[in-house]
Amino acid sequence: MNWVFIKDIKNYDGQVVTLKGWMYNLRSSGKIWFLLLRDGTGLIQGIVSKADVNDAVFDLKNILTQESSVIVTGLVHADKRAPGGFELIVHDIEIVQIVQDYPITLKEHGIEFLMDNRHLWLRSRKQWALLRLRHTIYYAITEYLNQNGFIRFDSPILTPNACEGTTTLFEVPYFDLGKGYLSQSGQLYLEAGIMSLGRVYDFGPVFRAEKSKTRKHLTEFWMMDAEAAFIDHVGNMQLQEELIRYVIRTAIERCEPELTILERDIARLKKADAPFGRMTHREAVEYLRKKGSTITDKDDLGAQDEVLLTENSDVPIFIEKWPKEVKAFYMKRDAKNPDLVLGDDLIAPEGYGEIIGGSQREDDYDVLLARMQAENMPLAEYQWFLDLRKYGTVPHSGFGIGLERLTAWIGGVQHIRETIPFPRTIYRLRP
RNA sequence: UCUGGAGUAGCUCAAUGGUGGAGCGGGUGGCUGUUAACCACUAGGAUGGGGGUUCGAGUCCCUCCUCCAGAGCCA
Repeated sequence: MNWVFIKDIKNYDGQVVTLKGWMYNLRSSGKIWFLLLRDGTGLIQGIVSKADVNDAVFDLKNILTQESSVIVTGLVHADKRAPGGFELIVHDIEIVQIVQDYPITLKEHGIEFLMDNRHLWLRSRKQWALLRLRHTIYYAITEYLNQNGFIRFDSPILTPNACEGTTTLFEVPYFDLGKGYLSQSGQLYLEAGIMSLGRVYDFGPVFRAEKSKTRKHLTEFWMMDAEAAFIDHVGNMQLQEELIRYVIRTAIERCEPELTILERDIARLKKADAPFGRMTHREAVEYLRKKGSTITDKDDLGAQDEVLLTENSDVPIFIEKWPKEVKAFYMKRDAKNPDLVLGDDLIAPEGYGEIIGGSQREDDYDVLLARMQAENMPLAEYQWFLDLRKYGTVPHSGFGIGLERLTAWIGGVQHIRETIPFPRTIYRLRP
């Protein structure tokens, strides 16, 4: 038996091979029938002709059903009529299991039904493509970081308190120590990591107990945080831009079939691999007010503002130098204007919203302490964080990328919930 | 939490206040190049729960539940 994967089938033209997988669909036409087989690596059409096989194999058309698992042997053969260019002239089919009543048909379904059957929906073509794209994006991010001197540094998921006192945390009982919380970002720990390793990143699940209910939010999502010593605000944005452009290029290069299945406008995506836009928060506010927004120079961007800002842009846009009131305590003040902090948000085009949040960090002990006191933070819990400014402080910067938002934008899908295998939202904890 | 919308066959949807239908999926049969194949036949229903109006309610009213879209917060 010469077991091969469908993705490699072009290398076996004219040879007899064995494929192992699942029935995606079956079409019958009397003395000939067609099976669409998937094996995780791709999809191929098999032809079963009464002239080529014995009756026992031919009659399987009467019992094979969608998602039945099978082992198929046949001759690989190039044919223009076949989707993918190659098809399999079937010689033999070994049944692993005949499926009864698979719930998801090839017709349209509602989102509630699909989410209830997420464990099966994952097998559908679009979901398959999206999960492969997610994998490639995940891989490209770490590939870029590894090539640029970043060391993977796994920050803890169970933490004693909020990283940024603003958002709501999931609470868990923690033995005799009271309550623990699920991390909403590993960033503060990364700041400790760079003082040892210079450049570090983490990549893992983070948790937000906010009752957000939009196509851009999940309660559990995967975030990559990177942090680098001796990198300032400008260098930080440069790093983010290079990384995102690398991811775009890699996705287009390695995932063209997946992007095609997703009906992504690849030409438009290619245009995003160009110098990103840059505006200060103040410039953005002026621009938005001219367009009719009610935003003020003390406000964060609303969803409509993000759309207005990027509607005429092919590339993502950095919004930098934010009023300190709307950003986290650890961001460094702008030396030229103490009301501003050296933070940057990267807004994706086409209405996908913020895909990166980053900043240069406050590295002065006294300034940071004053800022934390002003926000009534529990100083004892953060003494270790203040220590980093006491023992060899250096200018440093970092940023976080939301994997699902980035995948949603690059894949061109409307809702973030399809970009993670099992999404968690306020109203969905299962399957 | 707020605003808007929707719950009818396993799924996706129809049905002027007057006998609840179709497509897909299931079953049976037909077809040698199908592309979410097609054709014929067939089985399949407390119309989300409760209450009300009416001779009569899937349809109108009240209420509860569930889901969807958007907002705020954020990645």
